[in-house]
Amino acid sequence: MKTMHKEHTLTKNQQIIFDLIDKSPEPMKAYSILFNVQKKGIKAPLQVYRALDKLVEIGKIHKIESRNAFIACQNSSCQVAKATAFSICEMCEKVTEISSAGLSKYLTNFKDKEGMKYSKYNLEFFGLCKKCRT
Amino acid sequence: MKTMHKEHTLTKNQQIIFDLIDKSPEPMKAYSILFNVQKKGIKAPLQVYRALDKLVEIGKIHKIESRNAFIACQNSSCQVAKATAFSICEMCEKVTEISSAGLSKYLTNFKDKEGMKYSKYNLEFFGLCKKCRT
DNA sequence: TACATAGTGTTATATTATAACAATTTAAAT
DNA sequence: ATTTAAATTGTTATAATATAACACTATGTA
Ligand SMILES: [Zn+2]
Ligand SMILES: [Zn+2]
Ligand SMILES: [Zn+2]
Ligand SMILES: [Zn+2]
Repeated sequence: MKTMHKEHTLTKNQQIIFDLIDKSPEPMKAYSILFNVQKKGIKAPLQVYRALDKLVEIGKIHKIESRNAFIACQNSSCQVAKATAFSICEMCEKVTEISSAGLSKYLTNFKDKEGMKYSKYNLEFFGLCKKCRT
Repeated sequence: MKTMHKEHTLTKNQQIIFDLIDKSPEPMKAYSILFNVQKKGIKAPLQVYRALDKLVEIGKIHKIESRNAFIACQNSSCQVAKATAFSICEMCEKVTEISSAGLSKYLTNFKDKEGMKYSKYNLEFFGLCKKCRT
């Protein structure tokens, strides 16, 4: 018996906004998204934020908290939408989702001083990307 | 020869705002800080944000990015103000700064797929605190 | 069909953060 | 002590990010 994975059929607004973010080479901000989808009939911030909330919830996109911006998940098969890690270039703002079994294993197994474990986390690394180091 | 640590004498506004955050049992938001220091003559958001920026820069406080809130550094001797880790209770919003030599060592030594290391990072763990687990 | 759930459209508003500019304080450097 | 540069302050205005409230519509399912 196969483990089923709930398929989330995106609604019209969700699909429009996901497509935009997914084809963007960089994280997009909510009002930039709004501007870009107005021609498709999405006119108000709330329509954007609602779609973003849902897309984040189902793991299709992630929020880069330090930038208030949204990026498509780069691990299409990622089961752990709630355990995310990114590298962020402080020069050019390039953001890359880190997919490291070792890292996620380490963090998932990490115990704090009271022995508490956390399956949900967000990690943002900062530095200079390859290009910007020159 | 002792390694000297630059002493940052706080200015009046910085001290007022640091004291407030430092005695708060929970992270404080900028406009809540503003409200609380108005009686001391700090009347405008910019005055608060400027002090916050400086306090973050020198490591006296940290920003909890997922909450847009500020907390006093709980590692007074922390040399690595730019390498932070927190646990956040999703029920009661209690935030604790994690001070783990193992964790910081692991993250500082972590290499991404291109062999890149990052000395600066921010990690936020989410879960239920001891109290909220009951 | 009837019901519940999720999504939509809309207006208004709340919250978080910065721009721009003049004045003042502070800490060197001469 | 005087000059100078850097940092900080005070102030007004505005930008950027995000949510509340409400009426309505689509969708799945019992
Ligand atoms: Zn992902
Ligand atoms: Zn770069
Ligand atoms: Zn700290
Ligand atoms: Zn709690």
